[in-house]
Parts: sequence; structure tokens; C-alpha cells
Amino acid sequence: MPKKPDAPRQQLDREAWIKAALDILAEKGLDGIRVEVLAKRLRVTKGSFYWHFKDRRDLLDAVLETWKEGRIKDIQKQTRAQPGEELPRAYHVIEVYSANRSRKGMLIEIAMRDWARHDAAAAAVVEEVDAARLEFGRRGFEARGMPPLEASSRSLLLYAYVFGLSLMSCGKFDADMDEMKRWIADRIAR
Amino acid sequence: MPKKPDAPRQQLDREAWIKAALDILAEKGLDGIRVEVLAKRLRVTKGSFYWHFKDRRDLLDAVLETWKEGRIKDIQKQTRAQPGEELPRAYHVIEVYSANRSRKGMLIEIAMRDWARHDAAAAAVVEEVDAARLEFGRRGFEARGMPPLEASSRSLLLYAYVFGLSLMSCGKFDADMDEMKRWIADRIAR
DNA sequence: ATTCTTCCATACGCTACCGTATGGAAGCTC
DNA sequence: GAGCTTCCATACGGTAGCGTATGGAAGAAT
Repeated sequence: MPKKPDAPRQQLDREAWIKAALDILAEKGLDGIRVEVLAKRLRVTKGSFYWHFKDRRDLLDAVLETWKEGRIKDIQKQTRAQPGEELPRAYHVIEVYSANRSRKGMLIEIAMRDWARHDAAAAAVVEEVDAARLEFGRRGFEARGMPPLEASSRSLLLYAYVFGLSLMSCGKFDADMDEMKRWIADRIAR
Repeated sequence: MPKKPDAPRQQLDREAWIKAALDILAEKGLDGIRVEVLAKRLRVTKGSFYWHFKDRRDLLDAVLETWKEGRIKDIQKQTRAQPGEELPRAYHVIEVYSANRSRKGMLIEIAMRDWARHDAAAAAVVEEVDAARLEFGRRGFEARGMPPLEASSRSLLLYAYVFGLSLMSCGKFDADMDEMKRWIADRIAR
């Protein structure tokens, strides 16, 4: 009986710890990532952790790397447009990134940027991700024939707006929020 | 000899602790605000702290209140415009809030919003501050004769952009950053 | 079956921090 | 100058978390 249906995984790997760390990063922020807390959540002890990781910092670096790769792949996917389809793609990006779904993703974004304030490795990762996003956005606008400065500016405005909005208590400041978002999307993309 | 020139202040009050807490909030984030760390920085012991404050939470609440009042007074001051001077005022606000001076203020902004993610009191304070900023911005655009929806949208775009930009590693992504900022300011305000 | 490797449990010492208890110094009041 | 108030120092117990040391179980290799 080597296989029980209600015991799908006995062994943990680095990925499981990284995933749990990202979960708790979204919930509690960077200082929520505690070895013993994660261990309790994964129903094992620290012994397992220090088998897979050298120390806490080792986990944090792995978290940064995982997040970076995921975000860059995501922006590549979201901005891939057929020629001529760049405008709806821009709206799509604004919609996806400013929507309150993917709330967990936004919480991680904020936590990452707070992290980046006092950690050089995190700052470098955030900078890479931002640079990739700006670059992909810029390409989209340039494909529509805009001059480089305008394309860069619109791309910067797009991402700054989207992340600024996510900072604002994911707010329902106004009943007309949806209409406002539409107005803004037009202003940015059109 | 009751007075020495090199001993200007012997006594601490709540304000001194709050100021130190805001300093360290900008440097290290919320979890940098530690009673014993602040005490060391102020060259006293915890005995002083627990005289002025009930506990750590008491200090944190005072920090929130102080920050809230400061931010709301600031936005009132920055947006006060003579009739007919609303457009240059809008540029002024964008300039002031997106500049890299007041870097410390931006660091506190980020820390506050990270704090607000897992603390109800902080979330309420941030929401109040955001609401005040959006409201004052909206008034400026309405004073220029814009319809309410457009005024609200521009105000939201303005603040979301400004704070989003501050998230982006206070970045020097591009050599043409200044030109891009000008293009964006025109797009938002004009 | 024995040995080896992989993965985790247990137990320990150490540091950082919280909050409390208590005493003491300095200034003011009368 | 005795007493009162204000403000801080010292000392203590308690918790949470880091990292290490060591042993043990379970499968893989031979």
C-alpha cells in the first residue's frame, strides 16, 4: 500500500516553502515570513526547513527570484498582441492590473515595494520587473505609431496609475468608480 | 548652574517619541518601530516610554493620528489656489508630490499603505487621507469648469499616478525622465 | 538484509523584544 | 526642608523566533 488517496504528498520541496512564503507575504507582509510560522502552516517542523534552505535569507532570495520570473512572464503574456490589436490590448492590461481580482497579487506588489525600501536584493528585483513592464508597454504604444517619448510616457503613466490605484485602499471612494476608470483608461490609451 | 548650553533638552514628551517613530518608519518600516530601539535612539530607557505611552499600540495610534493630520493640512495648503490659478496649481501639486525631494515623505507613504493592509486603524487613516486628497484635487478641476465625472477622474488619475511613480524605485528608468514627466503632467492636467 | 541517502522531529542555547514593578533623582509647593 | 509630582533607570519574567546538533524513519541501492 504505497499510495493512499488522502495522503497525496508526504515530501516537501523548496517550492512548497516558497509558495507558503508568498501566501504569508500577501497576508502579513515581509515580517510575517517566519521559519517556525511557515513550518506550522505546512505541518512540519523547522528541521525540514533547514534541510531545504540554508537559512531564512536563502528562502527570501528564492521568493524574490520566483516572484520576478512570474511577473516578467506574466507581462509578456498580457502584452502579446497581434499587429493592429494593440489598442484593445492596452485596455486589457489596464483592466487586468487595476481590477480587484488578483487582489493577492496586488498585496504582494505592495509588500515587495515596501521590502525593496530597505533591502538591496528586493530593490533590484523590483527594478527589473518595473523595467520589463515599462518596456513592454512602450512597445505596444510604439507599434501604434507613436513617437518614442510619447510611447514611453504613456507606458509610465499606465503602470504608475495602475499601481497607485492599488495602493489606495483598493478603494470604493466613489459610486462612479467604474465610469471614472473608463475615462482614465481612455485618457491613457487613446 | 541650572543651564548648560550643550544640554538643550533633558525631558522627553510624546511628540519626541512620535517623531522618532516616524523617522524609523521611513527607514525600516512598521516592524522597525520597537520600543527598546526607539529608546536607544533617544538615549533613554523603556522606563520613559511606558511613562508617556500605555504600550506600543498606543504609540502606533499616535503615529497614525499625527501623520493623518499632517497630510490633510498639507494637501489643503498645496491645493489652495486663487480663482483662475487652478491650472498652475495642478502642475505644482504634481511637481511637489512626484519629486524625489520629500523622499522621506514618500517612504512613509509606502510604509503606511503596507501597514494599512493588515491593520484596520491604519487602513482607516489612509482612506481618510486619500479621500481628502481626491476631494481637493476634484475641486480644483471643477473650478476650471469641468464636469464632475471628468474632474473626479482627473483627480484620481493624478494621485494614482503620483503615488504609483513613487513606488517605482524612485526610478531613473530613462534619461528622458523629465520630459516624460512633463508630457504626463500635461496629459493629466490640461 | 545491510548500508546509504533523503527528509524530518526533537531538543537546545541564544537574542530581541514586550510589559511590569519598583526605586530614585530633580524640581516645584508650601 | 518635607512632601508631592514628574520623569526616567534598573531589574525581572515571559514570548517568539533563529540557527544548530543530533537522532530516527523510510525508501533506494547494492
